[in-house]
Amino acid sequence: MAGKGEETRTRILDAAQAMILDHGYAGVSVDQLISGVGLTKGAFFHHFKSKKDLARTLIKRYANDGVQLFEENLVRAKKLSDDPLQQFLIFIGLYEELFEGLSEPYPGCLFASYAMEMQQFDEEMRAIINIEFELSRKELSALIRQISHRYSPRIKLAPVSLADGFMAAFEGAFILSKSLQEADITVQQLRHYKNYVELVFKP
Amino acid sequence: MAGKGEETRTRILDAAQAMILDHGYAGVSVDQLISGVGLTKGAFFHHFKSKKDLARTLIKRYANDGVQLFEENLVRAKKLSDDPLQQFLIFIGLYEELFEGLSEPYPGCLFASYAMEMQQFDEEMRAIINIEFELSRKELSALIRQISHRYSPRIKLAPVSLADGFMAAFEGAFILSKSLQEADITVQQLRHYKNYVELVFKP
DNA sequence: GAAAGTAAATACCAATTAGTATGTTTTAAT
DNA sequence: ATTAAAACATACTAATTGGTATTTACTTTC
Repeated sequence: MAGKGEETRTRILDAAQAMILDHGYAGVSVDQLISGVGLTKGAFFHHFKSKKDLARTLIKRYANDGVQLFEENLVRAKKLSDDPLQQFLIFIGLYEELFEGLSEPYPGCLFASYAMEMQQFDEEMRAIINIEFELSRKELSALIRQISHRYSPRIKLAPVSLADGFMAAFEGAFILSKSLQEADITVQQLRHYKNYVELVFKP
Repeated sequence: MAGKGEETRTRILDAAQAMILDHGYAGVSVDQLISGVGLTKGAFFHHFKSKKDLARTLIKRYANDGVQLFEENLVRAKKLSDDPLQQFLIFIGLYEELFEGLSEPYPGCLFASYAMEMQQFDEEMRAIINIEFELSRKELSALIRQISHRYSPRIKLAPVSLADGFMAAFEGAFILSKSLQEADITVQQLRHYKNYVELVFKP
């Protein structure tokens, strides 16, 4: 089977993602997109009923991948140690690994791209984007509560806001990385986040 | 004097900034903009020779304001203490103050908006955006070196990357704030950054 | 108050926009 | 081999895009 159509659909999505990360959603026209993929209007509107439909499909795929990676890394981290603090540190480390060898292109995040044009989208869309943010918040704050229970934190802090710091580190680093054109900013900021967690809790 | 024309020019810039923060640069058409300000095409193109000219003027103004605030806060912080660590902590605290009472609208950053559509702009534009990032990097890493000299840091770190963390904290928090629609994320992440600096250096 | 600029409005333009209607080809199942 | 549907192409449209040319009003200066 393999679905010949399914493959072109994926090609469109891949191209769209790359182009949107560079120009933003409104900055990419359907014509530009299809000429980038080497297709025609007929093909595009056969696969997606509108440009917004493409946007929705794209962010769903992106969110799914993100959530899956998150859960995989969390499971791996929890298997690699019994100690919740170590689990957290390993978890962050796994993400560091992913960005370690990276040079160009400077990483970007579709969530951020969409967020910068949020008014163009509806509530359903924002809900999709928030899935990973909320998952991260939920899972990591739970882990942080476990850590706080075993080790007494050096400072008073809200687990939720410390959990948010994880995603914030990514998003912030991505923007600096894109603007300054330095690929290693992301790893560095992740490392700082890991240091912070360690300093807060390590006895 | 006051320059009647200068006032409308400012009104255009203000409206453009607000709209771009919500829809992105490519997401705001000149027509939408002028109808938002209550003007006509003639007026707009009298003040700006093109849409890109508006974008350039706008980001210059934004960067200037940002740089000025940065330098003011740094001078204030340095006057309020002799100790470089305290100076840094106060400096961060001054920014916290600014975002403390803030509710809606969720804060945004024009740098981030532009960065998400970077390919639409030229080198000159990226250079303007980078002015504040580079200033922050330069000034804060110098301060961090002073701190490292007086207090021995608990962990080994590159001053530049710790300095970058300041701007990254803002940008990251802004994105989460916009997407999750929670206004206080920015202050919280700034506080974490301050905690981190303190934990790294406090004896 | 005439001259000269500045500020703004009106009316237009060619190009591009997302989207449609109608084809043609390719694939898969019978 | 026939047929039906899926995949893609061609040709179009109405609306919107950024931008221009021209005209009108308002200030300022002399």
